[in-house]
Amino acid sequence: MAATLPARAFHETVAARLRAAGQRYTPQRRSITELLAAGGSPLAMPAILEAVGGLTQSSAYRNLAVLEQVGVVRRVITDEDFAHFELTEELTGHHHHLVCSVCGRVEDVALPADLEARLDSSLDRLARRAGFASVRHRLDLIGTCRDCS
Amino acid sequence: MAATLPARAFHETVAARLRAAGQRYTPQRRSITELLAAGGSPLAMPAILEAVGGLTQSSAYRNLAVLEQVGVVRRVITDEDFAHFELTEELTGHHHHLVCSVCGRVEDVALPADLEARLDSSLDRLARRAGFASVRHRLDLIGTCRDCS
DNA sequence: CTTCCTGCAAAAGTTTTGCATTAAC
DNA sequence: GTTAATGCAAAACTTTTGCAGGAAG
Repeated sequence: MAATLPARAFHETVAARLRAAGQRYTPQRRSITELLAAGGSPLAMPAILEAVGGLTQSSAYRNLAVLEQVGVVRRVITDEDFAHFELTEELTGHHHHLVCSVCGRVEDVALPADLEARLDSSLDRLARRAGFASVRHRLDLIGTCRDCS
Repeated sequence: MAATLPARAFHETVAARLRAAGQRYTPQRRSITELLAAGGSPLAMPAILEAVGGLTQSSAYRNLAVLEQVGVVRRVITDEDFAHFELTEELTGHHHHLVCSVCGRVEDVALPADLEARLDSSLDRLARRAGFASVRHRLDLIGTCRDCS
């Protein structure tokens, strides 16, 4: 699930969001967003550090925090040692994750539109009944991938 | 979503699972499972330590690890500082979580049976097409709870 | 009497923060 | 020239582990 936007519009969007927060679109940040867009699945910190040459750990965390604040990056919750990061759904479109419980591999996957719509409205009704408002959902599939089974 | 089993059968089940692994159902472990059963939603470490008097942090983590290994407890993945723990679905039944993005409060919630069934079969088909086998799902609803909106 | 459990303290590991320097606007 | 970004090192934080003493079967 790479960026649904062409590269040019993608970078302009990111730059605009950063500018609006008084932040800059530095080369490091550009490398990070490009990497996340290219990967197509959440990346862990070691992979990010390895892929972006000359990137310090502290700078990586700081840049990802900034990108998260402006709605470009999302921290993905996993049960592994390192946090994973991906572009927000505003940039990539709504999707879910296929997680291999053996090797930890994560793949993006989209639901058929009709199922997604039905699920969404059902969940909205359910949540409202429980007193929760403006609900989004996070759906992960956990199984064993081709290589691990 | 407290235990669906009566207290007696519940404790016998837990004891049997521990025994089968050569482990004991000590008072501390009993307090922990009772607490998790009573709460009805995932609990974080500080809450567990506070609720179970005389429980050390290291013992808490160790006991929860043992209970996890024998399939009684599940570590819940969140984006908060401390890990959360709940009873496994084998003991409580399949359910999902309503998470308040403001205060972090977590509530258990079940989907209507027909939707759950439809979702499950759709996801199974989807996963198989992607080369994933024996898939379970994790569905969380994120919104703002009554008190925070 | 052997095996497991507990508490204390220290270690491990990821993530965050302080501070001086460098780069961007 | 003012404000933000970077790198290095040290700190903070949750979780894990070692070890000695105590409890359970």
